Amino acid sequence: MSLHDTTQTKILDAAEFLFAERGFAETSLRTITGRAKVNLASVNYHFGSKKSLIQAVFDRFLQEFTAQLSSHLDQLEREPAEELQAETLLSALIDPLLSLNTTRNNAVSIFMRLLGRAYAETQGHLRRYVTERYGHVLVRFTHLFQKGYPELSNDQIFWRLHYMLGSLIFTLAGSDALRQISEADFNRSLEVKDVIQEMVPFLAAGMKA
Amino acid sequence: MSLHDTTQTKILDAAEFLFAERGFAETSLRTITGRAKVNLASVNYHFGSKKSLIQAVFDRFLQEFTAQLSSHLDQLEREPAEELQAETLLSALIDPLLSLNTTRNNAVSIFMRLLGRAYAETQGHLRRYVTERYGHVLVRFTHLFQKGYPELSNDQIFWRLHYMLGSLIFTLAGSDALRQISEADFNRSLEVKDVIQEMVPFLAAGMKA
DNA sequence: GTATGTTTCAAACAAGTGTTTTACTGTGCC
DNA sequence: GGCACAGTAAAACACTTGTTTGAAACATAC
Repeated sequence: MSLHDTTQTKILDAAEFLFAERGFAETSLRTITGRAKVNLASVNYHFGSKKSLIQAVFDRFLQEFTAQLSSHLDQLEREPAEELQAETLLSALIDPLLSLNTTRNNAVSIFMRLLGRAYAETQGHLRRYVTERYGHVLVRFTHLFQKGYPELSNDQIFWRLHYMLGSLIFTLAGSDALRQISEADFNRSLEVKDVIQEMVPFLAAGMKA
Repeated sequence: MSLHDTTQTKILDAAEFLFAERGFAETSLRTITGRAKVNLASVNYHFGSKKSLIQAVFDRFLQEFTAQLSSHLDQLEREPAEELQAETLLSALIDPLLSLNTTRNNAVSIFMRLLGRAYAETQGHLRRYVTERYGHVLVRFTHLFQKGYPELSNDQIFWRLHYMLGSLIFTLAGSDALRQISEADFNRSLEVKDVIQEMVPFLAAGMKA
């Protein structure tokens, strides 16, 4: 049996779609197993619990994303400070996203919606889990910005990075709906790639402000 | 009995706090009525259903907010185009937020977290309810930006407005946690007011880019 | 004070949840 | 063939959910 047709990946595929679409609590295991066309008990058999399934969904996305981001950061950390323009740094974030989208359909939108939901879980374990496991990549990213823009104070960079993340997550999480509105109003068809590229000047100008 | 101690407002107060903190599905009516110190059945008696309670929570916030925003827009719509700088337009959005925060403690953070959750409900009724009932104010806001920045295309403005909303909602929704991190890392205590003001240069630069 | 309409209360209801159990199926190994 | 074992299947479990019920308490009017 191919790796892409195992029960585990069928569950993961169905779960990540439904979690992004409706949220974690609003998605029952019966809905997931129904969509994945597997038995209800197989979730607990393969993943242990619903909570662990949620973490597994995040892990599959974040491992692929942070691996790519990390190799971009490796490269940037060897560059001199004057090469670290906001646009260059942004592409270290954007390239892995675009690559995600070519691997799987609509992956960026799903990924960002999941991130938005994890972020909303202020008191939940999920946010802590994600930041503890993948937070170090964000720290490296922050240091590169400090190196590229020494005239900005550390907390200015801290906050502006979060403004940027807000724009990215918020816009890309809703990009499906927004693209439809945009096409209806302006008769201009947009790909996710275009939406992302369109954001770069906005974000870069803000970072340099 | 004072207006602020009625069963209905006690329920609304408890509900808006818990909805913002945990989400709609994750908050049971028993948790709400427990916190509000009222009987379980009173929610269905006064509001009809849980769904209607959620809408009522949004109405209370949005009525106060859009009323203030609307009067700002009335004033701006009488100004000549050259007065419509990004910073000026932003203050039409920010002033009502700050005024919300003086009326009730931490209201901005709660309000923004609720908005973020409503936005995440891509397929749910809530997002449709909010946009249908309060969307016209956003349209007026868009027109003012088009008037102030005629060199930008309509869909550029459309998208940048959403980038801006993303930053605002995302940052302010997490402002409690972010402020704690910021204080720990940089020994600088920040009020919500400071966080908002700090965003203005970033957002304005992006809009003008 | 009695009658009327409104609000509160405890209890119960049906439906849906995550999880566990138990039996069954297939597969590879000796 | 027989055996151990990973995976699947259906059913049941204990529990929580939103909602409804019917009686009690309260307020208001005449």
